Amino acid sequence: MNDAVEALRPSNPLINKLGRFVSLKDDEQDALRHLGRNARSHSRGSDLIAEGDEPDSVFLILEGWAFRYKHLEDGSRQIMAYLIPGDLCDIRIFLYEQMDHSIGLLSDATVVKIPAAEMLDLLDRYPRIERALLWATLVDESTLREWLLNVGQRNALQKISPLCCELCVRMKAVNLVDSSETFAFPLTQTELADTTGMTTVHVNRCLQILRKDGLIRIGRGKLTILYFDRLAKIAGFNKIYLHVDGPPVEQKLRSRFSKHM
Amino acid sequence: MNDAVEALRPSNPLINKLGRFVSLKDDEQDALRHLGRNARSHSRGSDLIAEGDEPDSVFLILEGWAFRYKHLEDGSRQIMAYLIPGDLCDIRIFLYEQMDHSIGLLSDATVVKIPAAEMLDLLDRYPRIERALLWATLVDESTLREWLLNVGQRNALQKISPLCCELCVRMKAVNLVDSSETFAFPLTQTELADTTGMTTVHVNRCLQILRKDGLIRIGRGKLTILYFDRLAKIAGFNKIYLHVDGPPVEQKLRSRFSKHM
DNA sequence: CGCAAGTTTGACGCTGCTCAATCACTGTGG
DNA sequence: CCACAGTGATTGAGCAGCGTCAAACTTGCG
Repeated sequence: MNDAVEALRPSNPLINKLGRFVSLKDDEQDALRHLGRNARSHSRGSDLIAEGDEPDSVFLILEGWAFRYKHLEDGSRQIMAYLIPGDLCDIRIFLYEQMDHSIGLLSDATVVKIPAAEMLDLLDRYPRIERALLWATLVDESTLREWLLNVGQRNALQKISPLCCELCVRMKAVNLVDSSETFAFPLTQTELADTTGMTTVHVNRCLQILRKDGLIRIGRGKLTILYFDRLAKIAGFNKIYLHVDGPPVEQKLRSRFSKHM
Repeated sequence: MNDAVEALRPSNPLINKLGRFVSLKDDEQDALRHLGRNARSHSRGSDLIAEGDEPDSVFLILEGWAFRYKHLEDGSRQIMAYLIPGDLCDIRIFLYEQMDHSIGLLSDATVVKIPAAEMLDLLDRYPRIERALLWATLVDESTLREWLLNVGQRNALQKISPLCCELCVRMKAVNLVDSSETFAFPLTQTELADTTGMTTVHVNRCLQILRKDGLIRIGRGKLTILYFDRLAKIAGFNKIYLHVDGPPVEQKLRSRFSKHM
């Protein structure tokens, strides 16, 4: 992918995402676009990094989906996050001596591997980008807490439906939901099961209920949410935890905060 | 609590904790001890901060236990972290406009409320403290992921036992486990239930098994782990996620890393 | 066409939940 | 010193939500 192609790209998902938190100036947008110059295609099923590896780079998803997961000795797997276009895996990932989880690809994907040094340079040069990225990290943490709440306290239907709501909201934030509330959804029922701590059989039965109730349409790698409000209601979904309105207005964030976010 | 008293205190749990990550110089130790000058007693059952509140300070636990939790409309509660002496709630907590969870006290506790400005000054002045604190934050995130794994994938016995192992390891790190492997454990079975996503009845039955098998002794606010290795084995507990050996050796951490951790 | 991956269905049963009662311990006031 | 209340632990009986196992079906693809 060369610079000419980049320039043509209507928008970069990272710019879409961070643009909601801070208004990015031209040079900042250029810097983000520039990150994509080393984008590479990876195929579905491969790991970007695996448990036990020593991390030295940060990954940025430009196209496709990745997910964070952990295996248990008995072969079971817990999925702990989905990364969609515009998402970075933890920007401090290279501080671990050893990964305690893996990051795999759910679909074919375009990913940028950003060496630690380059990432640090970017953060140093563009404090507003740094601020936005670190804010995004805080939101990721919130999301993890919400997942724990779902898995720990809710019944089967209420485990699946908030996930649909969340992913819809997040995909919207990067302009990847079309006018009919449909978006790419590469999870198989196996992934839904490993995310919610259920079996695929039971996931299947729950999806049938949601479909029968006319709330969603799912299949062929796409999800359509037919009645978001009704789904959100049975899901007990409240998007506060996504802090979608972004961090405090910039003025409130004295610049010294940024490096501590 | 005045400075004279502070000086007498044999050790401060925060110093114990951070001292495992970086070797603290005298002035750094003093700065940490100095934080405790405004310590206040709080009584069990009160919240340090509640969902919806606008945070403006960071809390440091000196004595007693706190916990992070979230309520659901139906009254159920998910506990998402325990904070023991030496733990700080998220040092970036004041960046949220609104808390999306609460922090409550499990026991009477001595807590320092550190205003954002003071916290930021400390981090600015002592980069090594900053580095250690931000490292601790990374570990907290790892822990949350491990909890999700436990709650999502494991059976009842395997949900409770790793929690015992984890808390033992963490209490040891701040010198709060005595020679007979006994430590303060103020959780009731209700809290164990709300942590693991089980009912108190079933928690009770599992504890009986662990007791009958001679693995633990629990009650009266104390927990004794009689055979750590055996318990860890049935728990599937692997302390890697606690990254107890701390961050990469300091040399490896170029100083510029610190402000981005 | 044939295989692989993913989805769906059915029968059955276990793990962990519900409801409700009882017990144990501690602190309090008379 | 005892009655009493409150909190937490324990027990039992019954049951349901979700898991297990296994087979069939559907879809996409080389």
